[in-house]
Amino acid sequence: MSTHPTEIRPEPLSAKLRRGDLLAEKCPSREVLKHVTSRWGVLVLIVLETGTHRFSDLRRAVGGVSERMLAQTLQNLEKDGLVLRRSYDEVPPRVEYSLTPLGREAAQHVRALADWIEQSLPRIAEVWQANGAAPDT
Amino acid sequence: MSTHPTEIRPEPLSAKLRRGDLLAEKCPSREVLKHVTSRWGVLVLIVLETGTHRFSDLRRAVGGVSERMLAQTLQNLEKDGLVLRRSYDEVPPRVEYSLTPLGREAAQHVRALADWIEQSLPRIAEVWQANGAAPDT
DNA sequence: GAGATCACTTACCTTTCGTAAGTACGTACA
DNA sequence: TGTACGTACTTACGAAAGGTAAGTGATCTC
Repeated sequence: MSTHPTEIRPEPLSAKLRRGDLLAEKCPSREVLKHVTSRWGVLVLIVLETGTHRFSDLRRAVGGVSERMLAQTLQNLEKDGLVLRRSYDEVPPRVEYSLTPLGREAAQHVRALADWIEQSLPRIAEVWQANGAAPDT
Repeated sequence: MSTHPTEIRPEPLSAKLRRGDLLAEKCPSREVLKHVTSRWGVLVLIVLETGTHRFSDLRRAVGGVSERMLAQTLQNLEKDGLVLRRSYDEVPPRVEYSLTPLGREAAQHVRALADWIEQSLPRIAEVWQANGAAPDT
């Protein structure tokens, strides 16, 4: 990923086959990062790591997500090849979501970060308390 | 973190000293997740893992971040105890940011995820190409 | 016929982010 | 003296994204 600022030509797709550079604004890996670390993306990956889910199962498992945001999140993750959407010819509709092998790798890293945050919460809550700050927006 | 929906009383802070549960909507660990995985939070943690930086250094290192978003991001990470802000009595202003021990732990996990995304970009780009989709919003 | 199920989609309002300019103070230079 | 520069933010306002609520379509059950 070239960081040379005088390089103005749009990059051919073959150049995208090199390792990404998240610190470079224009690098397509930024899009992947955006999807994987999006507010609901992280949580969807974590739930799907436990196994295949239907849409409504995911909705219930991820507290607070709306159908709108869940649909959008799943679409993005599917486009990145992290999630597999399998639709059955049934009524009512039946759609199942599962992780691809690539998605499983992503979910492992996401899971590790999530675990760290969960287990570190008590320490972080002490910082909040010491500074008189509630968790902020 | 109780997921029992009939439990309506606000939780005393002492209850926050237990492990978080990111899947529970009301868990304060959600706030930490939001800050750590925010668009600019990830990248700031990665850059700070390499060492202490001044504001303008960070601005340059993270391609595309505005002063507004950088300031806000650093504020959030500081409140969570992940980043240490050290201000010197100088003009022009001189402020240095570095990771706390807690922040270093977070950055390690974030770094692992970022590395995976960067190295996986070629495979993901193949998915984009196979499905005729450019990276989307 | 009414109500339920499921996986979305749509309409509209609210919140957050991006862009650009401003702030304060010291220093350097024409 | 006036202008420009550096630094780390802050402010104002428009653009973009997210949240809430309702709608869609097809079948099934009572």
